[in-house]
Amino acid sequence: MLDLIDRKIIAELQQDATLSVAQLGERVGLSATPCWKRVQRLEQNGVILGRVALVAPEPIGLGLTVFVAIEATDHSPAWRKTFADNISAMPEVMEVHRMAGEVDYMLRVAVADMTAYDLFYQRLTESVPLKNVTSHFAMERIAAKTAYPVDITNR
Amino acid sequence: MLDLIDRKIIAELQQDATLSVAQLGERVGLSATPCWKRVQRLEQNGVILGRVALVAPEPIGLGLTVFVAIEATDHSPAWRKTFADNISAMPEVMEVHRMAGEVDYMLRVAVADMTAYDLFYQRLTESVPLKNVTSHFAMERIAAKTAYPVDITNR
DNA sequence: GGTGAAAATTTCGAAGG
DNA sequence: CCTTCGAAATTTTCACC
Repeated sequence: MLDLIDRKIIAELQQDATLSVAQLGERVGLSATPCWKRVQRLEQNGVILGRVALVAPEPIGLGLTVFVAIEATDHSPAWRKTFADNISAMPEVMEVHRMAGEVDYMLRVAVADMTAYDLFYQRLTESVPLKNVTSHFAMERIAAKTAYPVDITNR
Repeated sequence: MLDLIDRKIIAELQQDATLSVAQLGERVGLSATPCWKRVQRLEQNGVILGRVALVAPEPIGLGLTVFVAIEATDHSPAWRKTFADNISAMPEVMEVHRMAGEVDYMLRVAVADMTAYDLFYQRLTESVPLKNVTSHFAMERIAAKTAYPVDITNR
């Protein structure tokens, strides 16, 4: 499905999406046209989801990251749907995962500061009944990347 | 520092980095040239960090997300440095945060499956002495975005 | 998968309000 | 700080090998 060259293309484009197909082809050992065709296919197959600009959170005033562990009150499909809809609509929520184990949901939230987090927290707890909410505050972002590793070892 | 138009530019480019300056200018109410200058400035000031392709984890065989909560054995700068260096070098680690509270570090890890996670876990626990490691497994990714909200409310 | 080339777009500076 | 103009440089994309 995804051969070595596809993986190389993905690796490059995850690092720099401004590469032209000519430059990209050069790096993966292909001329422009077949390279372009592969990129097209990867986009149409939903492997490449899009190209976006990555922005530093601090300059835009969103330097505080909080991980929020949530336990649900009930475990019905209806509750889950309501929760998912509500939570997804909140702008400060960057990630939502349904978890295995004690914690039912894990969120990653980006806010300006504690005051902003408290406002979020209040909206969160008002929107859906929750059994337990535990907030874990990040002091320092040591590393963060969007590029998945595509080494041959990952097959 | 960042006026309303800059914020609009950031919002657009976080959604779609393939926009030409002409299209971008149209959306934010500017002609191409000043729009281009603003984008240049945002890039030079480190607000825009780069443009990347976003890839779906499943097709490349990295469908399992794990949050790893770590407690450190000691809290010296030397330990932290060693830990940061080691952890940052591991390809499956997507995010590393130093935390406040009980948990000292929170990681987000992307792996193929449980087998791959176990291999990671072993490498992790071998690399640096750790007091406690708790793995939280994601069953379903309900939402994930890279675009920070840049509403006026975020100031 | 590769070549070549036409067509379309984009970048970025000049001139001016 | 913005606008329009414009030309050079790239890039996309296609027909054909």
